[in-house]
Amino acid sequence: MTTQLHHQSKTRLLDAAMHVIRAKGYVAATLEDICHAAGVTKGSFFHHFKSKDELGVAAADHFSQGAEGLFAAAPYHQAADPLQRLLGYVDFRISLLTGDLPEYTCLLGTMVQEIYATHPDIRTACDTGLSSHIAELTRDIEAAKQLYAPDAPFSAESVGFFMQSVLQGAFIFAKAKQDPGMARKSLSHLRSFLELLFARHKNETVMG
Amino acid sequence: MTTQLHHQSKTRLLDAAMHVIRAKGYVAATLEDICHAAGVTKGSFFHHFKSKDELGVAAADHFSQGAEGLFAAAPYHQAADPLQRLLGYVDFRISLLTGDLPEYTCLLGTMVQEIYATHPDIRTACDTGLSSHIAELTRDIEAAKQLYAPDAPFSAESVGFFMQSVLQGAFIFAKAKQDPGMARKSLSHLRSFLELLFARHKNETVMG
DNA sequence: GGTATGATACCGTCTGGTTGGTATAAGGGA
DNA sequence: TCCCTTATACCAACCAGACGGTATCATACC
Repeated sequence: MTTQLHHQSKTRLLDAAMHVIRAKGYVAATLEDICHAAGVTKGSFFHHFKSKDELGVAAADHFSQGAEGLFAAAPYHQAADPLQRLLGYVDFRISLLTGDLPEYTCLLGTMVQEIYATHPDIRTACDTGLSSHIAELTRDIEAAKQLYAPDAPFSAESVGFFMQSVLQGAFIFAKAKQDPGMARKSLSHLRSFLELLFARHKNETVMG
Repeated sequence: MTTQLHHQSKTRLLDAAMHVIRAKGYVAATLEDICHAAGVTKGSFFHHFKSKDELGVAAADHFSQGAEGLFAAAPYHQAADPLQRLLGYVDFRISLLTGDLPEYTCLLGTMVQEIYATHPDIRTACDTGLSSHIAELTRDIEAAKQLYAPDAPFSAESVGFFMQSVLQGAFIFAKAKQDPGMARKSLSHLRSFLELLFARHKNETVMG
């Protein structure tokens, strides 16, 4: 109980950091902003974190864990066919594009773009989170490849990175246009790409 | 002569801003950083620009114009077939992924992701620049569609946004990994996507 | 009473922006 | 040709405010 109450304010700070940083960027996000959003004072903040940078790293980890849980519980995992799971993943991500931008945007992509050269530790944390998500995704891609295009020249991992690139880029245009409409269409093209990619090689193996 | 020499420092400031902002982000990029990189004093800066935000808008426009010139002069325009021009565009963009990150990265994507909610005027400038580049690209996509997939359900514009999403996302991973290797592979997948997209519908129209 | 947690008040530094001034060149009148 | 005025370009020094971070004190639970 106490422990929960104690840890509660640390969690609140992490959640607030996630939201504020996604809205204003890492540098512009003031500790006061974050503390205010968390309903906590700065003294409490420095009890839990040594510095703003440490918060940045912790927020990246926190976001990664949250994402891991979210996707692990998502319904698309049910599908038996790995390609269907992949397409289900894309559909699921399309379905997430609702609400305000800071709610569905990726903290890791946002932060790493801003601080990649100035905050090496945060950059590493973002890279780790992104890579582990891609690694998870790559398992299904690899399975789909074994099934439908075992001899295709591409690597499953590179498809995983491609998928995440589309996602990250889609977020950028959602921000630029302040509307997720185009992002949805981009993800829809991504879905087509996956269908084409595996269908092509499926036919190739069948035909030749 | 005099005019050129005078205006030179404004151009130097814009070039410096482009580079420094791409390296450190807009907020972290200090006026002193930019002035130092331009070899100009802060007093001179405020002679040419009313505020840092005005510089941000001007830098976005400056970058857009530079990009327009770069792509207008690129060799891929020579191709007669619009699909070949598109593939040439992708190849050209792959070939640009050399040198340090702040040299080949997109200023507009970098800035808009950071300031989309806090600096409306810069956001608009970024949106304008990105959209006009996509509009240019969309002409070739539309031509290729007319030629190879006139009845396909997708819009040429949405393919343009998809292409730019892949690019912007690829930059993010180049930054996260501090290596453009994966970005190249992503663009290579994008190239395959375009081939598949138009080949599919080409076959469809031929066959049925 | 001791330990984990939170609140208050404050400090040094840095940043965008201001001020007041100098140098150079162009025009204009005699 | 010379001087005077004006506009443009540039510069050094400074300022007020905000920021990350610290020191210190209060509270609550065991």
